[in-house]
Amino acid sequence: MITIKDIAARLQVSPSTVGRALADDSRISASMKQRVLEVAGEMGYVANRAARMMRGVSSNLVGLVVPDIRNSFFSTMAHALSKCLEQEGYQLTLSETDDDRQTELRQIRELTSANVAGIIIVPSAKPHAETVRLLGMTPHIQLLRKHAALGEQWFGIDDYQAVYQPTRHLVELGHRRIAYIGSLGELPTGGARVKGFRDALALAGGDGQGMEQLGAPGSREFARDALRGLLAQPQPPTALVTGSVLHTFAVLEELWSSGVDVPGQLSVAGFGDELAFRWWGPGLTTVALPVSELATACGLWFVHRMKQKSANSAPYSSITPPTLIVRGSTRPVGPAAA
Amino acid sequence: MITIKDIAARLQVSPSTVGRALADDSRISASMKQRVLEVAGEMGYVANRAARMMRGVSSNLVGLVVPDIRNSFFSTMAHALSKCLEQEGYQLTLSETDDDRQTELRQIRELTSANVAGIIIVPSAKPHAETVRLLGMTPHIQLLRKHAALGEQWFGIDDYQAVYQPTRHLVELGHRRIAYIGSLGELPTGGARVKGFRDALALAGGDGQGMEQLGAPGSREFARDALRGLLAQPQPPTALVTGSVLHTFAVLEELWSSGVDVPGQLSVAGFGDELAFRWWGPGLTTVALPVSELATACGLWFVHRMKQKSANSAPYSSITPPTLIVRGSTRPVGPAAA
DNA sequence: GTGAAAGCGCTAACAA
DNA sequence: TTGTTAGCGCTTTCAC
Repeated sequence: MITIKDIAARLQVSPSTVGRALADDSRISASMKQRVLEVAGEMGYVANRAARMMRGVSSNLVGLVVPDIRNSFFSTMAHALSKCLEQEGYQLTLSETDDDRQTELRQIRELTSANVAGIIIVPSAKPHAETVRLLGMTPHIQLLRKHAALGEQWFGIDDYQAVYQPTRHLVELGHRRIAYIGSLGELPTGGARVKGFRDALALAGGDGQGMEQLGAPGSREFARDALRGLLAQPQPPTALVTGSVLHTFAVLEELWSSGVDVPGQLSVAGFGDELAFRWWGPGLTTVALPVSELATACGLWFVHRMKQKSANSAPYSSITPPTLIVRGSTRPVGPAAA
Repeated sequence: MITIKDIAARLQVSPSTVGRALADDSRISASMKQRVLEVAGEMGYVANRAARMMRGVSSNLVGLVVPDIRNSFFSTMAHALSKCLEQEGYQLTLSETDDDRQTELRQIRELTSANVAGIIIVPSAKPHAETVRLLGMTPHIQLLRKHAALGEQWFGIDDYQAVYQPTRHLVELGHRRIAYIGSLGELPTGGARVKGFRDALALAGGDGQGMEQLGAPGSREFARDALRGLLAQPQPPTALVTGSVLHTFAVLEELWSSGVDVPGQLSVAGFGDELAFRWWGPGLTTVALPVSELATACGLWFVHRMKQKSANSAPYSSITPPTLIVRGSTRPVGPAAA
């Protein structure tokens, strides 16, 4: 392994001169820089990252912290970010939290100890105080979900609209008993989505009857059980809105396997725009969310922020709006169901 | 940032004692280890990787190199590996190649210069010579795809069976004009799959007529075009087998949007076991591949290999068999199509 | 402009 | 069983 000492010896100068020349320090003469660069190239010098990092310089690692990479939301983001950061010489590391605050803390600890240049995180519902502290010491950006405690740089979708739009669509179709299966309100996104649901339902006036089923964001089981419970009621809902991709998948699976007639018996509006939603039953009415674009914007911003060395954590939020896609799974409330 | 010195000071012992206790050195008394661990946890101590690496210990980074993380095959693997490696204190880094050998080389360069502990790679069709050389210097395991040049440690599925089984299934249903849409033979997996197709088709004797359409593994466009071409023929196939997840998705999409009658007009057998395959049209007959299990096995093996410090690159291959799942998209060849 | 020297946090030889 | 000490390769004062 060639070190700056080797180069220094070869050039009969001190190691610090070489180090400075390599760092393009303004105090070093152009000719010296020239010679150093030449010899370095010739000897096949490669900077020792570990040593550099020990001196406080952060690595080229960027930590991506998500609940579960198998969720297409997050793998799409990972892809977009990877593309974006790679161009600038950053390496993406992957950490999964399972939406568990302890796991999240462990991961953040790992990342900070690895001296990452920054962290892009989809935070859990209630990050640990220690997590907050550690993130405070590292440049970081929140993705999708936002916690005030974790700073003011955030890239997300308009969660409110993402549920408001499909719900309003159903209300306009005449539905009054509308169910919502989604994430708990303790998640900031969960809260906004529930609010979107309620506000849209309020458009129906006094007739509107919301049936909310809120559970863990990653739990398919919860969604299936919630759906069964709803359908078993004496006055089951005539329409259903889901508030997360995983819940949508679970609901589609359950509806499919239990043979519920959609939209005859139940109108359904999903969340996210998976390819398969198109061919599910009559085609699923759903909200498309520009996840890839969002992640790219986040990556660009991150790079931009890293370039200006000064600790920049100026508040910045980007909210991307969703798009309602109407397919066959929603239709006007029928006389039978009315 | 808490260092071993802080712990040492708190415990009134020397830093080396703490270091040794943390490293579970046999010379340290159990009670001391106990106390150190306790205080370390309490103070939120996190080892400084950079410092450790400088002492020659390789990093705790493991590079995962895949074509595209959005492919559920690969995100499933990333998840399983992450879980597996995290327990042993490893951090997974993500690199995408787009199945391009130049990109692959760049990524491998990055990883080796970052001193990764090892690399788990789904190699591209024809890795660059430099890639081969660099991988030779780093512990690595091939996943899914296998190149002789990249060593003898490999975890994969039985590609041959994965296509042989569905094809035989179709032959047994009486189909004779069977098409195959899959990856090019230049990929080792692609070759085995094509062979599986041909061998199964041979069971039909002289009547069997294979129609092979081979293209880039990641190209949806190719698969759609290939399907259109097949259906436009004067004597279109009565059955279709796909040889990769992405091609399967593309085919399902195309069949769905062009309104082809499955299985009336065409029997279809897919590749992989996506949740959505169940509810596509009449339910897709497909081969389930134990991707998660495969990745876990690979992760365990990696950890095992790392533990025994000696450079161990003894050949090891693990081949996991697929399972055919018969649903509604395949049926005996009808009189109209015969 | 350049050199000398002091560490960064950790591990590992050498002492005790 | 534990303490002392010397670096790993680099950056960064402080001298000159």
